[in-house]
Amino acid sequence: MSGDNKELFHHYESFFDHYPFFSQHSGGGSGDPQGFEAPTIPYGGFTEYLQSSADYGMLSKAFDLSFSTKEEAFGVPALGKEKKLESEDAVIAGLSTNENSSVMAGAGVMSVTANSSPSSSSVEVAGEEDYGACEKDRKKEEEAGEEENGGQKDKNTTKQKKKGEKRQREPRFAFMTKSEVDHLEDGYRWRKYGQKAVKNSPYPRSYYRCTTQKCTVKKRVERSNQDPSIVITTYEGQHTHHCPANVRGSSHLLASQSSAMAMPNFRAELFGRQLTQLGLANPSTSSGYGFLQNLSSPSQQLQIPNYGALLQDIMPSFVKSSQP
DNA sequence: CGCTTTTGACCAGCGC
DNA sequence: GCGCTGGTCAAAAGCG
Repeated sequence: MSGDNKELFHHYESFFDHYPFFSQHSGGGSGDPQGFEAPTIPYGGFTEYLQSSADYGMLSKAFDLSFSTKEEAFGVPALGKEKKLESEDAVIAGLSTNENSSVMAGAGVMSVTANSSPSSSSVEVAGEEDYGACEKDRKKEEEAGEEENGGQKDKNTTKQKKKGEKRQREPRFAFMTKSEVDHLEDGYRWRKYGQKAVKNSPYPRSYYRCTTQKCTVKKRVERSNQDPSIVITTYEGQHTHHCPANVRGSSHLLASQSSAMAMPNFRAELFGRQLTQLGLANPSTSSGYGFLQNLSSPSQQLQIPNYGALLQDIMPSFVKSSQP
């Protein structure tokens, strides 16, 4: 996997080239052969910048992937018959050293199309033009059909709508997480709506949907065939609401994590270790953690001390700017 | 009782 | 056209 790590690293380099605020030490510290320094993320963390950037195409270039497949990007071999990484997909790989819980790490590659333009509700707009609209229309129709037919859903109608429109997906973001639990708590509430066996893998893939009304975000959770301790979570879509961390079932989460979160630079350490595992950072030097220290600075702290916050740090774009 | 999970069926897309 | 696979639906079961 070391070779793959290098791959990831190279893409990081590429990213730094395009985004100077992610400064990169030319020489690096002793013991920091790869020369990473704390990136100067303007605000809101890594992807907030990405989200706010006016040029996602540029980002796409920055992360112009040589990975031809998700497996390659992850550094894990075939997980079923996944084909090419779609252009709008983003892959963020991470590994947690936590024993039984879920931590995400930000390290990896991204490729986002202009569909994900940073203008408000950008992804939603993109979605409304294609797959998102298709699904929304279906839902509306179904709801209308329920009213009209007394709960009887007209399958044919919805299917006809689907025909002729090539189904397109919203941008997807994948995380690799080392965890014993499959479904990682990220602060949002999810309802499982399906599970499928994955080809060439003894581990099934689970499908979840955000339970919040009108939020169409979905996620897939599967275990790596090669390393069962690694959970691959793929998010699709953009949350249209705040992270409901205070909802039922979150209190225990907060409690269970409070000790860890109380640690200074908790996330920095985690991320640092994760990056280290990925060969992206060197824990023996401060610069190795530099990338993460920024994330754990007070101004970067999010209001919700859980993994949802982590997710939002990594991908704040999941939380729409315009809140109800 | 309301919500979530399970699970078999169904459909669309793709490759051969 | 056919078979395979990923993704989704929806009824039933489970749970608090």
